[in-house]
Amino acid sequence: MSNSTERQVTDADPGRDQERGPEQGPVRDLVGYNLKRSYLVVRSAAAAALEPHGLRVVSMTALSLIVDNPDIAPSELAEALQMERSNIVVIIDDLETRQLITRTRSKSDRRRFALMATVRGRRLRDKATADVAVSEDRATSMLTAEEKALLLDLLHRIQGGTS
Amino acid sequence: MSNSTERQVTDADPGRDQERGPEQGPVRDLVGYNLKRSYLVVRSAAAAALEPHGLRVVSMTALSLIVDNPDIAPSELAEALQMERSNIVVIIDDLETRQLITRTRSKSDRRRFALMATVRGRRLRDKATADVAVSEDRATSMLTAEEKALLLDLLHRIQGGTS
DNA sequence: TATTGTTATACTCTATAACTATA
DNA sequence: TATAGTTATAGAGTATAACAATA
Repeated sequence: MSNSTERQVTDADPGRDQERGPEQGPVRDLVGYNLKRSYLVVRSAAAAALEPHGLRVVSMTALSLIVDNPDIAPSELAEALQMERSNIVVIIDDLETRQLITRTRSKSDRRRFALMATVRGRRLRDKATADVAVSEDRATSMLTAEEKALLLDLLHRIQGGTS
Repeated sequence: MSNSTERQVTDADPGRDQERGPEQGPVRDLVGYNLKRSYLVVRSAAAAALEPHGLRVVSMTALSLIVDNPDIAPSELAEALQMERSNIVVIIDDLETRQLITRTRSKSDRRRFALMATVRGRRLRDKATADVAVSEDRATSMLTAEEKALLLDLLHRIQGGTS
């Protein structure tokens, strides 16, 4: 801190402010670049909020979709979460082991499973999503409620495709 | 389409529209959930635009930062890209092997490397960022220019912290 | 002692292939 | 023949630990 030989720029390093980080240049105007960086900010806040519940972001999302879609099949869940069927298995296993969901064979098509949240699963989902919402409000506290609603609308439209 | 045995809901599956996907419930209002899904849409478009240039998203970003910050050090680059020093090495190796950047020892601190883009690197950066911008414009064609600028502003503010 | 670049390694996330049981 | 769930495995992406050179 109080060093007599203050750190100086003796090399070729003109105009780059060490406090505010390097120049970002054209990438600062790329949507993808900023979506990722914003996502990392919000995600770390959400992960911290979920950790006390023993949930990861993906398992919380899966649980929430199961709550809102009783008897959904694992393959449908995988498609909704945009991941492979094979990777959803371990997530479902974990949720079932913790008695947050039940996994029963479909009567009409015995290849499929029907997933359903237990009462405990529903309660955990409600608490977890509320906690994540609070953590997101903190992470986006520089936006007004109107701006946040507008952001969600813009993001929904990007996901919707060229409509 | 014109099937006499129309697909019906014979199991317990009330009200879920198979065309539009399952109900998303509360997670649809979570910023993080929508940031990630939007990012996946835009990222795949960007990756496709970069593939002909032999660049991945991360290496294009690294190259761009090196172009705009001559003599930046690998550790500074890692911090700017929010990744570990150890993981930046292979990216720099690749860019140097392809003669897009040079890596020379700093004279003032011989522990550090000074990274600088070559003419070829600068040209590739310019072409690659332009191509990515075009791919992003296609992926976000449902937004007006004003909405896209607003989106960038909102995302910048989220990254800026609680200011 | 601390820091930079580096290597090795582990851990997570995601993707592919193959199997089974059912259709 | 095709599909749902599953397992095993491979490939990315990311994180930690330790080391040599330098400060």
